[in-house]
Amino acid sequence: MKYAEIVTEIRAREVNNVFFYKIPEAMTEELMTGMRVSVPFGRGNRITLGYVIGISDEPKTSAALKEIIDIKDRFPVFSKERIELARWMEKKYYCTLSDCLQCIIPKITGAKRIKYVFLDGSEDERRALLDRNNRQAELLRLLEDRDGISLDDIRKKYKIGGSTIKSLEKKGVIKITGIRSSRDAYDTENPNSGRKHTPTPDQQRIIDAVCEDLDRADKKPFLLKGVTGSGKTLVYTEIIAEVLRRGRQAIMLVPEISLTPQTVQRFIDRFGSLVTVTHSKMTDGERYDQWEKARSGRASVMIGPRSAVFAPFDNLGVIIIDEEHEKTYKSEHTPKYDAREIALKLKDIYGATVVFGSATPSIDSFYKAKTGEYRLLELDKRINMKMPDVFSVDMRDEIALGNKSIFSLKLQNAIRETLENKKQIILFLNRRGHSTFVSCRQCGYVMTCESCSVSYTYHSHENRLMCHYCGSETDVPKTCPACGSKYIKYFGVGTEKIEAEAARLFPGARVLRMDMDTTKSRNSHRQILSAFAEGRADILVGTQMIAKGLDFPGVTLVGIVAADLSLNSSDYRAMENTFALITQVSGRAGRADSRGKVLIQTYMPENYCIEFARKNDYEGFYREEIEFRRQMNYPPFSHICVVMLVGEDERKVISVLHYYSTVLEYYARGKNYDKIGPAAAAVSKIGGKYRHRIIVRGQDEEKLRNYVFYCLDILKKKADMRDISVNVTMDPTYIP
DNA sequence: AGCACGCCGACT
DNA sequence: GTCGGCGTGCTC
Repeated sequence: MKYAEIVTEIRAREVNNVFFYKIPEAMTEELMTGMRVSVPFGRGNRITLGYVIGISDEPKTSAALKEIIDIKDRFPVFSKERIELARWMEKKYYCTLSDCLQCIIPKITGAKRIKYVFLDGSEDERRALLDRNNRQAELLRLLEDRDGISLDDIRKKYKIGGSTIKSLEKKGVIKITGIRSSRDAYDTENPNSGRKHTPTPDQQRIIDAVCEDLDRADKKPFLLKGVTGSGKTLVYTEIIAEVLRRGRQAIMLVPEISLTPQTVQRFIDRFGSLVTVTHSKMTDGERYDQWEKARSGRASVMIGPRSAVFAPFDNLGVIIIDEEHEKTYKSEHTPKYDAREIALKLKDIYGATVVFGSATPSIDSFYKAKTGEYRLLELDKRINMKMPDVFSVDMRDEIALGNKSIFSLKLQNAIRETLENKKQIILFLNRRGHSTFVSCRQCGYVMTCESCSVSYTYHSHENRLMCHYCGSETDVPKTCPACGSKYIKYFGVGTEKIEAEAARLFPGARVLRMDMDTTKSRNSHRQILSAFAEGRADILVGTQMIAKGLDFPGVTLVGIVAADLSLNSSDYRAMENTFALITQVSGRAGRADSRGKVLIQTYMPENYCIEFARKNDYEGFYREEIEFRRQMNYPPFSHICVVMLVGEDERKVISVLHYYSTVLEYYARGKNYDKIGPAAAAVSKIGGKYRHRIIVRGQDEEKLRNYVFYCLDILKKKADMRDISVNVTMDPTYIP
């Protein structure tokens, strides 16, 4: 008798255990580790999905064992290595094994089947109907020349109805069969076999350095620091080509937003149908097909955002993470994994080479490169491109001049001049909506979402107030809900206001806006970008999503409307984020022949972040910033762990968190941990649930994690945790 | 998580 | 008497 070690799909800490089940005799041949099965579970023996994470001869329990009901898969959906990865994630990210397993594989939908019509029966039978002049005969004639036609084509292309098909089927002269079909969102079968790019000596030097590493046993990750336009993509494709030549596979991670058709096309042109692409707007079925294409060996290169790091390759040669500094590589949902950390773990499991790339590496990564943990590679020359001229505009001077507009006179003049030269303009503001808060001028009351502790943002297109946290909407009140006065005023600027102001100040200009509100549908993203690329608009207003990877040769002016926005956030990473953002947005200006111009509007032009960004001096910024981190004992010199408790009963949340704080104190045992808080989270209420957090800081990440988690286990034993959920984030991208 | 079990009040 | 309310505890 053999026994299966099974984890149920239930994502609750209470059942985050391995359960043993008997394997029925008839299943012993078929059942393998990594398959999904259905099992009876709990007192009611309700049928539950389970993952087989091991098979053994001995059940390591004295409990009475139940039997597996049936097997869901024909092949294992998890390799042993993936199960090892999931177990590692479970410990690292403080979640259940089920959370991790489900995160690693896509929703398994099975392949789509398309119905095809084929000829059937004898030729004589068909001839008897052929001779006639009707729809049935027409369809038979069509089928004579072809090897099957899809039902969909018959209806739409040849306009032959279902009744015609049905009666022919009844007569036995045609048959309808479902054929497996892969939902390929990108056409990888027809690459453009255009000109081959030859690497420059600089690029070749980097390609060689990485490829030399492929066979080495002790691998160190690479950090490729390459300015915008220095040709990082060619370096990536050549490295991947070498990996494929050695019969191994490659994962290419990019931030969702740079997953543009142009980027993807470059990989398709190079590797054709060996490429598989995933992105967040795909349906479950499409995503499953891409995963299956990789698992079955039909694809060897997976391109996608964060989740693509889980591509099911078993001979992984390289993982490349472009725009390494991007926040999107860290998941905000359970498990709160970081794709960069997963990549490093895969390096250990598969002996894969890891390449991090960025024009503005994260301070953490650059510090690791400086201290020898990563190997630094640099590409500092732009190919066929000039750096733009960057100026900062002191907005305090504008106020002194009596200009209350959101556009400085310098920016207005530059826009006017650019429009006259028939060139294009990008205006960047990292905040959507029209006005960021609405308040009463008489009593100062601010319109606030009832279930979240944030002010409503006014959206002019809908003429409604919207909560950016829970998504709730409400009408703008005509009178103040607090004092009844009629003096309701709009404050704070978002992209909608910029769009409206640009249209007002420059009446002839055609203005486009790109932000979360205008890109909700599946193709809107592409539509806006191609409209701008084809010159159907003069000004593009947008948030983050226009900052990266876009190449518009017509753009010669970039205006950063409010650089201070991200600078003033209460986050220790504020400078780092702002520097990267300004550098990226600036990179949109003057890519081809004409020299571009960038104007940074700020109230603090002397701030070192703005100053170094203006001079395009990453090293200078790094030296200043790393000194600040060292003095403040912020990462990379320490690690920060945020424990947040969330619940509807605020008093209970606070009292449990205070208790947790005393547990932390008790078990610190003189070790060097410091606490900040307990305190209300930056947004203290979301969706009717109160959020309070405590920050714990320590030198060693592993020790800090063990300490925080151990104290949480104590808390769960000692305190009443019903209706309170725990949320833990290690080195968060922002402090909640 | 989700379900059975069990121990209380108020209904045909 | 018994129906159903939810608090408690267990799940191979």
